[in-house]
Amino acid sequence: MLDKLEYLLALSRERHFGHAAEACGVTQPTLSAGIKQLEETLGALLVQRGSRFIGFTAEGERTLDWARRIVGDSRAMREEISALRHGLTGQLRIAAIPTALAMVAQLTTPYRARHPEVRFTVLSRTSVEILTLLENLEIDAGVTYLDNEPLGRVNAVPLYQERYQLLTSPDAPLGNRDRVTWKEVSEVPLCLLTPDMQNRRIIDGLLRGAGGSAQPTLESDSMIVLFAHVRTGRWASVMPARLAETLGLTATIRAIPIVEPEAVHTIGLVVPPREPLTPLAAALVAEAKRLVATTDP
Amino acid sequence: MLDKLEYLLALSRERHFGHAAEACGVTQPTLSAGIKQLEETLGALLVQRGSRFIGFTAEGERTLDWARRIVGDSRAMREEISALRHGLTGQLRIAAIPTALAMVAQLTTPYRARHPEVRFTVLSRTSVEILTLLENLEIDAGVTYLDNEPLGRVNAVPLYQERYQLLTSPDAPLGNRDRVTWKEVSEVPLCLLTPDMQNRRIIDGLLRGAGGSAQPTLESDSMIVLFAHVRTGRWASVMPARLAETLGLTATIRAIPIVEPEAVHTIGLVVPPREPLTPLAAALVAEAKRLVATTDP
DNA sequence: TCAGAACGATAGAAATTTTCAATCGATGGA
DNA sequence: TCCATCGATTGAAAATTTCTATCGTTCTGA
Repeated sequence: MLDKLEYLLALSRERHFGHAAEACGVTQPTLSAGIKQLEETLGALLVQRGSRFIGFTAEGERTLDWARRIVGDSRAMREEISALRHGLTGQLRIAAIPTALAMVAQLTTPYRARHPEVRFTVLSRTSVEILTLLENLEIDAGVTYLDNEPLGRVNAVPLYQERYQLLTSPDAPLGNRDRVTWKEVSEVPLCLLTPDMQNRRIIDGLLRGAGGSAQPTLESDSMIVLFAHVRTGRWASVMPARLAETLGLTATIRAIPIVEPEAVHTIGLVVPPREPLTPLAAALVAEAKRLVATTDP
Repeated sequence: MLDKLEYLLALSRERHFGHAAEACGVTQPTLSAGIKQLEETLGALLVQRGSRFIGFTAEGERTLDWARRIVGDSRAMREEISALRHGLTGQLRIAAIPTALAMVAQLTTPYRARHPEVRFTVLSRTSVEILTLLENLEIDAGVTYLDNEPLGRVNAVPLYQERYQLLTSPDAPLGNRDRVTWKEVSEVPLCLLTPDMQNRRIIDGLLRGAGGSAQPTLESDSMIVLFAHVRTGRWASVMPARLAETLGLTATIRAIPIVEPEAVHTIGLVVPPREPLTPLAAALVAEAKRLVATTDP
């Protein structure tokens, strides 16, 4: 029965019987039969059948909610019992928005010192994707914006405040300034994240609010790409202050605070709203709290 | 896997492999193998093995916690999906302390009017047993004391206040009084519940507090037995006021309030601390809230 | 309009798992 | 010491699950 619920979860992720089957490591007929059996035991159609996958019925959506919960709990059980005997082991899957990727190391490093047997997977994802992945039990935790856009059902631990700086060469226009306004930034050609990223939407909003508009010369979904360009001294970008520090400022780049308004957004750790958490996730939350306790005051 | 967790729950109830197997409708080797398989997948011993069942290991106890939760959720899922299509159906299992048994009708009657397809099982149990049954998913709800003794992990809805009266013949000593004290009651031979009942312990406490002690001429675990004796006009008892009213006072019995102190205990509906509840249990909670809303103000 | 591809359902054979009856070994009480 | 009880073990039978192969629909694009 538990495996059938896993099938249902896979189907909701993939929206395709064949792909879901592959994700579960079974053949498509097996998954089809599993779903059908689930429908029979529950006495209700769960999937809208057409010539292909259409969607779930109302009963299917409710069952999905339960499946997430039950499957999540059964994994947490396995993890917890294993942790009782062998300490924390296994895979901890984290997804972070690109601007927060660098700070993940500040969580994983002390985590690993405490629990050397844990292996990490860190994915770069948009804030929207992170919430979906969390819902579907595909990651254990995320690092994303806590304010701004709707967050959905998660538990959150604030980590730090994101403030924005113009990264540019000292020789470029504005390069000699101590601070610049968003209005001024809006007139510079920038390297920015793609518009599906929340950071980009935030910056777009700030630029529009200053009466300008974003004119990105270059877009990417990778901060490395943006930073590499800025580092040549021939491009400019807007980045969170912490990120710029982490990546390392050189003689070719200056980081200039952007004011009017001095925008601030909160980044935090998000975990499923399950109680209790899996031991792996709980340890990450503990690490996050430790981190803010040592840096904040 | 889910069925193995059911085996584990049965084993914790029965504390006996053979009985647990019978309760699950399988043979003893099947249950033994199921438990063993659970131990293998979790990688830990769950049951302390001697020549017979001894108890659970620490890992076993944690697994039991999870099993209760997971099995409970999977039942709730089935129930909820069934309710979406056919309305509320199935069995609602309630246990109540003897002094509250009569009031259960005030919950089940409006419940049945609303959901005619639901069948009820109402058991008479001690307050301690009710909590165990709730824990082990053997009942859906209980009616018991909310104050006084430790309640454990449950959600509670207060139903009413229990106040105590002396039930006795008008001809008996104290039979002509408008009120009596606990001190006075302590000198009368009484019909009382057995000492495993919390109501009895409460009354014992009140009598001791008044400097007396209980001298029951007759003990029973059934209120019907007590009431039948009182009704002959030749015995006396102490009962909650509501119960006495429900059972019906006749010319042969007077119900006399007992004061000094005027003791009050809260009776309430208790359900598992699961969120969300099963639809059957949720409907009972709704009924309970409706009941107090119409009687209290 | 039609060929081809994609999708999910179905059928039947094969493999795996589950279950049970029978029995064993150990333990504890009479 | 004997006997009853308990849980583990074994091997055969039964049930189930899974897979391969294939079918019928429904789109897509020429």
